Amino acid sequence: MKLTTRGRYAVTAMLDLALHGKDGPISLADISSRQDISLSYLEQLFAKLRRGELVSSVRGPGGGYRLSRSEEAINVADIIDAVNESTDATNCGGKGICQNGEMCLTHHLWDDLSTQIHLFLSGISLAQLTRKEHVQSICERQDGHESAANNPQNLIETETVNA
Amino acid sequence: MKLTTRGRYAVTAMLDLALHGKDGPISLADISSRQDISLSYLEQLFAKLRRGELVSSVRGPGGGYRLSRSEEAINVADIIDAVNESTDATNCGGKGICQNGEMCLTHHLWDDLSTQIHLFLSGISLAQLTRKEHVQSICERQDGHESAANNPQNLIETETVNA
DNA sequence: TATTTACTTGACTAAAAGAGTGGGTTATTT
DNA sequence: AAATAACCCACTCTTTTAGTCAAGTAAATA
Ligand code: FES
Ligand code: FES
Repeated sequence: MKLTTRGRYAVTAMLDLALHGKDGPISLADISSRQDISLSYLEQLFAKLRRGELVSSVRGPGGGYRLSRSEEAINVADIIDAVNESTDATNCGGKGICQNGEMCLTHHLWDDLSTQIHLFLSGISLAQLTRKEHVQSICERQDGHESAANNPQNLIETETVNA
Repeated sequence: MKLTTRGRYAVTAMLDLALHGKDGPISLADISSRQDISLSYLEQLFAKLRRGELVSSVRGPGGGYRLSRSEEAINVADIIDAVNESTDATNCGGKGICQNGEMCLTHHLWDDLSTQIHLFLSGISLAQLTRKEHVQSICERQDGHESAANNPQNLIETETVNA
């Protein structure tokens, strides 16, 4: 499998949407400033998320994106699949053909691993994430900074790291 | 996390070693022909595996590699760690600093995922893999081909692909 | 209807990582 | 000494990522 910044950004952005989108659509510019993700990059990601029918868009002033289903009905695996095109850990794409068209020694292992990862990620919904207390506290911190994102006063995270 | 051909090759090669290394060291040339992995590439991988103390080497004619511990004492996570340097799924290397030195919204999620993957992979030993019946049957097939690896008669994999 | 706001699309690029190659050196056996 | 196999190093080629840019489209408001 490949889990890269793309998938991580996508989940982060979707979670931001779940947290802030209670009343009305959220613009990508807002997400960009809160989550420190390049606006143009977000546009790319949301194009895929929209194709995957995870979000819907509202154009015009005051527009933005909203979740196209309830928070409960969107899980992390959905999001990663939408932007990444697979959480597959095999080399052969699950077909069992990576050694001259025949199955390699370790195919089943990677296949099992893929299943595990998918089970884990598909068992976590956006709703569950929003309920976690550490998510809520980080969310509050980000709402505080908002456009004061460049403020250096909050860079004292040493105790958090050494926990 | 990153799971690439490198990690997959390493596990495959180690499994080959476990399957064939009962009496005496196995040369990389043997593994190369059985598993269709470039010899030079195997050398790179085994340099790392040796540094990770998973295999020990015997030089000279009749030499090769053997497992440096019992099959039971080597698990898949060990192997991947040795060649890959981490099964970490976070962006921040587990430090919680990927948003301007502060923790991003989804840090805990990736951290949990890393733990899951590591638990799964470290629960599977080489010994367990060698006992699986599909591994044994693939192993026999490969022993059959052996140096007849270039034989074109086995390239008829169309039906397998279109399954 | 003109303007604003914001989403849409696609091409493009720099940098990194991955996969694989090649040449030469050292140790060991026969 | 000759053959064998590990060891080491540096290098290339390709793919993927992450991110940018610019031109365009649609909707809402004044
Ligand atoms: S990973 Fe599926 S055949 Fe090798
Ligand atoms: S992944 Fe650890 S802080 Fe973002």
